[in-house]
Amino acid sequence: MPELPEVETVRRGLASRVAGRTVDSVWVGRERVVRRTSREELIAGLTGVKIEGADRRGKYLLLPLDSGEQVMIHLRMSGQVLLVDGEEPIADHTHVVATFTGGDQLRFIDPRTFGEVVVFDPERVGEVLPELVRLGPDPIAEDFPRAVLREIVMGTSRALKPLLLDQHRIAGIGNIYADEILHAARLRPDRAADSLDSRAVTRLHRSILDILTRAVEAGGSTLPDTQYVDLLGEGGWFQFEHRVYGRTGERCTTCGRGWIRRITSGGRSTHFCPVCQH
DNA sequence: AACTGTCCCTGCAAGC
DNA sequence: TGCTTGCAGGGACAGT
Repeated sequence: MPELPEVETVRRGLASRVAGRTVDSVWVGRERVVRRTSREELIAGLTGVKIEGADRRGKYLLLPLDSGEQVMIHLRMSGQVLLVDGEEPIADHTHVVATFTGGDQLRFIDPRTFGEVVVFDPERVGEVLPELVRLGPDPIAEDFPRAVLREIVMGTSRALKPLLLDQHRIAGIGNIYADEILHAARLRPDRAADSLDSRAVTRLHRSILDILTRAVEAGGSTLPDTQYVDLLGEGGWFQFEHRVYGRTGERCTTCGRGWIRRITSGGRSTHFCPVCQH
C-alpha cells in the first residue's frame, strides 16, 4: 500500500520526468476518481497547462501548474501513477489519462478506486481539501526534530499504533511502516503514548527517520497482493527488510526468541514481537 | 479525548 | 468447477 516511501518514490519520478511538460489533452474514465470536484473541472484545469514540479506532503502528491492551480493525487490503497508511451494499451482500471505534447501519457490506475485526482486553487485548499490543511509534519520532507515528536507523544494516552497512523499528528506513515517503526524502536503497538520515557522517545524518533529513509532508498515496498510500482512500473525492495509486517507466526529475526504476533489495533492488522517489544 | 464500527471498492483466498 | 463469503486497507465519519 502506498505510504510515504512509495509516494516519495513516485514523486521523484514525477520531478525528474514530468516536471516541465505540458498537458495536451485529458481523458477521465470513472467519475468516482475525480469525485472531489468533477470530470469537467479536472479536464479544464489540466488541459494546456504545464506541470512545474512535484511536491509531497505525507501521502499526498502535489503538482504545481503554471496556471497557478495544483494537481493533488492520492493513491490510497491501490492507486498507481504511470508514465507510458501513448501507444501502450490502456490497462484495466485506468481512470485518468493526461497526454503530453509529444505523445507520452501520465495515467492514473486504481482497481479499488479509493484514490483521487483533484485540480484545485491553492487559495481554496481549505474548502476543497480540508484534511490537507490539517496534516501533521512530514518526517522526511520537513525538519522533524525529536522535540516535535516528544510533544506529539506526550500529549495523548492513545496507543502508539493509532497515533502513528493519525495523519493529523504525523503525515505519511501507514500500516506497514507503523509496524516496522515500532518494532525497530522495540515498542509495543498497544503501549500508551504518554507512558514513554525519554529514551523510548529517542528510540521512536530514530526509528521513524531510519525506517522511512531506508524505505525511500529501497524504492518502497511492493507486496505480492498489492500493485505498488513507481512511475516507470518498477517495484520496490523494502519488503525484503520487513521484520514484522506479514510475518505472523514466524520467529522474530531481531531477537531470535519471540514469535511474531498479529493483533488488531486502531482497527488495523498489527504485527509485533512480544519478546523484544515492550 | 478516545475508542469502535461503518462505508467506499475490488481482487484474492478460503470454504462449500 | 463455480459459487458465496470474508478480508484487506486509507481515511472520513457517526455513534458511544
